Amino acid sequence: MFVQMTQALGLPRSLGEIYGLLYASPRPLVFQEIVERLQLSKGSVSQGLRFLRTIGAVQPVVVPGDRREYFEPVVDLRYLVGGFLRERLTPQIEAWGIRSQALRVEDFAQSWGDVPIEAYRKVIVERLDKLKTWQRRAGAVLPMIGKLLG
Amino acid sequence: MFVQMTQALGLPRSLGEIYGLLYASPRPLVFQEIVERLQLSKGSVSQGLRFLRTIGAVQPVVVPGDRREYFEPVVDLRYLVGGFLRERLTPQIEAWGIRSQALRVEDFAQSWGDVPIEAYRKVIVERLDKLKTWQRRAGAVLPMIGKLLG
DNA sequence: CATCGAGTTCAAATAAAAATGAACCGGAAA
DNA sequence: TTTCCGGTTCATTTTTATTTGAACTCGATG
Repeated sequence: MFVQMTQALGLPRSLGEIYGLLYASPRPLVFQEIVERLQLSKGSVSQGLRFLRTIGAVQPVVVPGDRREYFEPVVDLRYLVGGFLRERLTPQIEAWGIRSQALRVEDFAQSWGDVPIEAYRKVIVERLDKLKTWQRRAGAVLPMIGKLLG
Repeated sequence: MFVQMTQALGLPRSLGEIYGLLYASPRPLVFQEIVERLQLSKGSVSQGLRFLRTIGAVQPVVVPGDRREYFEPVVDLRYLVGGFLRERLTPQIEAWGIRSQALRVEDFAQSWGDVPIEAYRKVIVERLDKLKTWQRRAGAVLPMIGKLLG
């Protein structure tokens, strides 16, 4: 199930495998155990855990007297989704904002055959505005999604 | 910008190119013009347009006396996002619901070393419940996102 | 201070996804 | 009825993304 979800979100399947394993485990797992149970390379698990940590899907757990790192899943949906949006979508939206502000009508001077330049200019102005509106709304709505799930 | 967005959503770049071209065009475009301007194969454009139509990102326009199909972008963000969620995420969420209902505690009998079976059973029951909760909430929230953008 | 264990990095190999293009379909025009 | 046009399908090729694994870092341990 978690693998399918990562696929739907355009993420590598190993992320789904790792998260799923932790989700089904009654106790935190160490790096090495994840490698063995999933038959993945150390590299994949290392990178996978790093990503899962940055989006807040997985938490390190310290076990006193053991220098290995333990991991457990974060099972708070709000937090999880929030992390994903924050890491993957919000940066995009922001980059969008910057780029759309920078676009000028003059940049769109290419030929569209029979369409007179003034008519084209009008369409472009409208669409650029729309783009900025989108960016604003998306920026406002994304943070709300997490709260709706809470 | 549209290409970047499709990448962030895990969709092929050609979708972004096609949508972006239509977005920058002051008039509807025919299939052939899309192929030429983007230097894509007919196959790619055909499939790309099909997908864009199913999520409602693009609309066919009929021009009387011309048997070719014309396309224009749907610039209503609400509709666009709604289509994407409906086509890509909602089916996943539903499949999830079905699978999580079918899961039984007994399916999780494998060994976790020192963890006593009763303790494990307890964790699994909790987590399966959580999964069902997630599924319900996601089902409730997804349709609202479109409205928030409206 | 050499060695070991735990984990990271990154170039190379592999697997997966997307694009291509040739064969095809169906309707309109010749 | 045959040809042509506009478009679709799908096996193959190409591109891109992911995984691997060997070399490495870093701190603890003998």
